[in-house]
Amino acid sequence: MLSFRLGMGQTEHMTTGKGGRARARAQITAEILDAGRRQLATEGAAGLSLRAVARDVGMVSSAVYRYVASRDELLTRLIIEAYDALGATVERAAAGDRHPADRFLAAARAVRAWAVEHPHEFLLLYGSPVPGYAAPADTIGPASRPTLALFGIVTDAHRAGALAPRSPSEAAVASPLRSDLAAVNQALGTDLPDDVLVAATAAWTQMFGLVGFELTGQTRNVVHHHAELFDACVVAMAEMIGLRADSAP
Amino acid sequence: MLSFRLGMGQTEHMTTGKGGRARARAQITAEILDAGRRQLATEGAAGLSLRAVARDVGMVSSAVYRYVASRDELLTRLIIEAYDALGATVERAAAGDRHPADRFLAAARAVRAWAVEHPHEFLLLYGSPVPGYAAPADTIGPASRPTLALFGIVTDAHRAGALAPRSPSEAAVASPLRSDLAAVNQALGTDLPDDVLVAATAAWTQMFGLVGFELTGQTRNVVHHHAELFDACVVAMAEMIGLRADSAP
DNA sequence: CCGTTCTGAGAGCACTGCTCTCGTCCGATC
DNA sequence: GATCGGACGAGAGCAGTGCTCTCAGAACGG
Repeated sequence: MLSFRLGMGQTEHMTTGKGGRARARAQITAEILDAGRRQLATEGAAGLSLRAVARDVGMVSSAVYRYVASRDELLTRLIIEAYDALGATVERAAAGDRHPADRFLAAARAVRAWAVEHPHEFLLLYGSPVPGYAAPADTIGPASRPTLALFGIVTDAHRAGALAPRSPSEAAVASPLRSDLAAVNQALGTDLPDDVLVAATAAWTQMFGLVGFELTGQTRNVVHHHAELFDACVVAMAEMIGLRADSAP
Repeated sequence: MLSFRLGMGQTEHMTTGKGGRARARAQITAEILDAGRRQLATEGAAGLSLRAVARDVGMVSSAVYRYVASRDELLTRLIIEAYDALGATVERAAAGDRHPADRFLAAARAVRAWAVEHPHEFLLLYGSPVPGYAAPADTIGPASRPTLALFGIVTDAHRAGALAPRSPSEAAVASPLRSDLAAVNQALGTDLPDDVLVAATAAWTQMFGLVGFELTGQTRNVVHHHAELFDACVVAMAEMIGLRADSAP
């Protein structure tokens, strides 16, 4: 059976005439990424096998290397896709001209919802890095989308004067940290007070930390109502930032 | 060279007489765990290779299976050791009869210090789970040590009446969550108010989330003074819990 | 002393990422 | 429209992995 099948090729992926090679290439690449995403969802990041992807799209393993330079590159592309997917979700949830506190809660819930729906992808983004893998520079752009969406809400609230004053004792910030916070302000194009930046960072890391704990089962057998706990924590953190649902617009 | 070496054995691991087989077995097991820990520290969790461990201790790979049932079991034993090491560190830092706010900051710093010193082990505990691996029940005991140490400080403060009242708007907690919080109280043997439990949970997850972000490089190129940022966040979270350095003992 | 148990070595299976060669086919160029 | 180069898929192969099985020798307990 495999003895004749002259040469190779069009076992399915036939170009079917026009469109040209480029179109076929794009299509097969998309198939490979799809298969990778599927396998990522079921097996997890470390279980992603290029050979299995090849089997999935009906090719021999070496042929996949025509489209993807290495397993790491495939991983990188999937990571970027995942960052973009999460980023888009959060941005959508954060949009609108509702009260910043509402937007913040909605964005946070979007993070958790996406994570629960795509646990392996979330852990690929925010869990342990894959062993020999170093994220290339292409990822840092998409990687900041979810974060920027969250901090953007705080920025909007600050500009609108809707941030309640924080407890005075949170004021002092160690001086070496101030340069970092200044850099964050510059990246955001704002001038948020130091204590707001610290509180927002705490809220950001709290959110992703709790979701990570939920996904990895750290709270197993103790917490059963994860959504409610998440909401309660996010609301508390939002208040710490100064986002109160009952404050001015 | 390898043609004669009659039979096997004492290529190094010779029992050297008495002590018996059990002693030799314990010693070799310890060597294997040591090698595993070393490899874990350098290669990371997913890169832990049983064959490399075997080479490290001067055995052939199949011989290691006399001492460790599988790679996963080796991983489990290393995980338990890591939880215990971190737990002991945090407990030590949390001990003493200083002000609860001081103890909390010290314990938090201990978490971060240990994590920075043992990044791969920390990520093994709190990062993505290894693909085909499911943590067995043996781990849940040691796994709760660091958490119990942190919550214990809050409990002590509450019993001593040293917890400042929280902002009144944090009060309402969704009813399904109350059962979870009640379970936590029972596990701790206390009756902390709901909002304190929520705040403590937020602080707990914030802490581990930020440390995880630092280790995985999420804050790379933005944050440079990780220790200072960590301190600032922890202090803010402690105040959210009601732990103020200037309150009653 | 002898038989049971324990132990390490070696071969082997199925799998992985990746490289190289080879024959074919497509498509742009002359 | 024929031709030549580049793209492509298949297959073999290398080095590595986890794990199993068999085998012979060593250690132990009776």
